[in-house]
Amino acid sequence: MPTQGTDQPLPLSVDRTSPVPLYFQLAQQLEAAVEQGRLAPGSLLGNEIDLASRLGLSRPTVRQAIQSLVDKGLMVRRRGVGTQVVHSQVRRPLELSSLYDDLEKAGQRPATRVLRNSVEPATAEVAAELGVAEGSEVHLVERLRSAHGEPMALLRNHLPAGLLGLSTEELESTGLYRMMRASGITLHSARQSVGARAATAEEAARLAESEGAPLLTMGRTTFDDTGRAVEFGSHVYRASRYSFEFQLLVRP
Amino acid sequence: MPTQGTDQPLPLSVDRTSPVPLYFQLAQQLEAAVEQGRLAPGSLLGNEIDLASRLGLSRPTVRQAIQSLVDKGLMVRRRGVGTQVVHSQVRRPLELSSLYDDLEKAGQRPATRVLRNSVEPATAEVAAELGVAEGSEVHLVERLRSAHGEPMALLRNHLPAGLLGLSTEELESTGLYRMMRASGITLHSARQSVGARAATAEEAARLAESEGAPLLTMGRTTFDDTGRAVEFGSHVYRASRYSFEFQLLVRP
DNA sequence: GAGTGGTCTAGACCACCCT
DNA sequence: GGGTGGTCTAGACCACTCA
Repeated sequence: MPTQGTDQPLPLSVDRTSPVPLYFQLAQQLEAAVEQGRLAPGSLLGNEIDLASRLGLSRPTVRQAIQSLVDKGLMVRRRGVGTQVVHSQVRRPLELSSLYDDLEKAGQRPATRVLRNSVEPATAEVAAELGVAEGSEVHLVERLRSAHGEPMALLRNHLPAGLLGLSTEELESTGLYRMMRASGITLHSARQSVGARAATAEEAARLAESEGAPLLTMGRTTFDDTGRAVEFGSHVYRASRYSFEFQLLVRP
Repeated sequence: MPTQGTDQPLPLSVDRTSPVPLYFQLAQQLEAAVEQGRLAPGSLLGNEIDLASRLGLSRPTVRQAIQSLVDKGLMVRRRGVGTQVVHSQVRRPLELSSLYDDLEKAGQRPATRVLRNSVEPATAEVAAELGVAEGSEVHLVERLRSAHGEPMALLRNHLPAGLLGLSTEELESTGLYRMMRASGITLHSARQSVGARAATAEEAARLAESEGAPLLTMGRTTFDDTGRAVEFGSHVYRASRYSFEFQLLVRP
């Protein structure tokens, strides 16, 4: 039988004067309790009706809080049983992350050298991916991303012309996604393809690998919340120095 | 201004005698309307209160239906504006899929040859991944997966002993995930790592590649809904014949 | 100011699980 | 049969957007 939390009823409370939604306050407190181990993995949360009356909330509000944690993979509901804290490691269910942010989070100091920053006519492939006319003008940005002075990846991005100001200075000091978000673009979804291939002589030279060395490839088309394609990237990473790590949840 | 759907108010209805939840019926109909183009990308859905009264439902029920579509990335809500159908391609936000299912869905006929199906003492790495004691018994399964007679991947899986019956016949006729689901295991989440490396001589021979050819590698630990690790896989794919494709949504 | 989604309430009945 | 989550109702007020 799973442990109950009844030993110490877990100090929960909500502040009705706060602008933060009540369900969100509760969800935050529960998540913090899980992270700090005050809600043990496998333990039952206690039924929703009691929880609601204890907090002076309605049951739908409590359900909304719990549901958000279930969606994160942090808890599991079982009809007739109760809501349990999931055992073990669940972190992020995969974000639309940028290499820049990944490196920075890992404590590595990302550096970027812009190899090319120009406007070109769209090739057939780029036009199809971005949903613009073939031959229309698109931005082309090529960057070499390094960490600790070691080259990590060659990044090649196409963007619709005029979507965004793309100064070389800014491109060298931050990531592309940050620039897009900062200029008011709401990222919504992306189609990604991850594969591998052997390095060409030119790629090998840029990345300090040998010709034929295995490279990790990633193609990505990113859409904003109106469904417009805002970026098409074709990137290659040194397989010896980089891999994609992610957590994913089974859709219920 | 976005198109309104008022030209043809979209035939929606719910069946209260059905065991299918009302919100789910509505969500299905809306999703079908989007897929069939009867709800144009970018069009507004019409406000929730009208929709509810038109269907004889309460607003929370209608909201629940719409919310499920927002979670799928099919629609976007804007306060003060309305709910819009997202433009363009959004399919699945990445499932915990198996190579077997992927190949079958793509119309390729997957075939499996079991190279090894044994019980072994857990190495330190396997023990750590599966959360069992080092040296305790674990299943080891090695398979060669082909499509159209061409080898595609070498699959190496470790499973806790006694979790599941693993007959070689069954392993050759279906996928591992199907076998797990069929025996009552509820998959919940997985940690994955995708990289690349050069093929060893042995791998090259098995996969009809040359030694040193680039291979796509995938490591995965899968957990059930109690948080128990149910599988640890170390797989290599021919980069010339396989890549990972997926769609992902930005968490709001 | 009118219209929209965001949040919240106080109930209700049902389906499922366990013993 | 007792307890749980799953679904549903008919309202309410607020925050935001846009004209």
